[in-house]
Amino acid sequence: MGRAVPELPDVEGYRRVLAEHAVGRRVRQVRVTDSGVLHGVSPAGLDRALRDRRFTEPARHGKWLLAHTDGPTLLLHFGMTGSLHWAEEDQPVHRHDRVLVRTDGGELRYRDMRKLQGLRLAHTDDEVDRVLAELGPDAAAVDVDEFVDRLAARRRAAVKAVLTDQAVVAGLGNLLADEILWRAGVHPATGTGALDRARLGRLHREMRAVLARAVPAGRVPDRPGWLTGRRDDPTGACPRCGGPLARTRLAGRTTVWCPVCQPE
DNA sequence: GACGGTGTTGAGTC
DNA sequence: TGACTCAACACCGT
Repeated sequence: MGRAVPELPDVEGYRRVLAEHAVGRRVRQVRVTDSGVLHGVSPAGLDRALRDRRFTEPARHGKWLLAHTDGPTLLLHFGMTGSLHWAEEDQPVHRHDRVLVRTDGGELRYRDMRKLQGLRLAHTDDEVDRVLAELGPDAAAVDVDEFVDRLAARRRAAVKAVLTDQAVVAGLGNLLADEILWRAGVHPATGTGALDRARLGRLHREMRAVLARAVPAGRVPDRPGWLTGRRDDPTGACPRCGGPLARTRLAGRTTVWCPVCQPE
């Protein structure tokens, strides 16, 4: 665990860490071992804001985790390498544990090797909204009509780039986008304008299906029959047709697809 | 020891 | 408008 790049299902898993362990607990102390992960707040300010506050039901939007309390809200983003762990205080601290939130019954640990994103603090609902302002609807919640409308509005762009654009729908990363496109039989470089409503609807259906399986697992599973898991094998074969997979760089990311199942 | 690859996000350029 | 590069960062394999 903690290996995969965090996408919506992973962050949902971290939300469950909060929901199962932190809700109802009172913050005793916040320790920051690397202030490079804090944005807009100092280590002392974070401790001051959260100390004696009680965690309430957490939420998630896209790849953002919202750790609500009976005071301010801590917003966490996991970048490429972040994770969230619940530990007993005497458990050894990992070298990449950057923020430790000690409560009256265990410790919440924000771990991140590369500090590409990090933590923000919001004192009001308005401040929370401001952080999330540029995001589209959550990928696990958006209905088919809105999904189709939002993709269709970006008709000239490659569908892979649109799916991973957090302003269109929030939560999909590189692995999920490739998995969804592969399942839907859509070539990743296709302009969304070239996709009719039926194809866009198919993308929505596959997105929901992939998320329905990945969210309970807390990750994009690399089980047989999924594209994920074959993608790191240079001689990987398509789980559907057995043919060789293709790989290229699209929108700045490694993109894997099947030339047979996903024709141009 | 240097370098390229890894992929999220935002800034900047064409 | 979209495609592109770079920079942030740390680690790994070559």
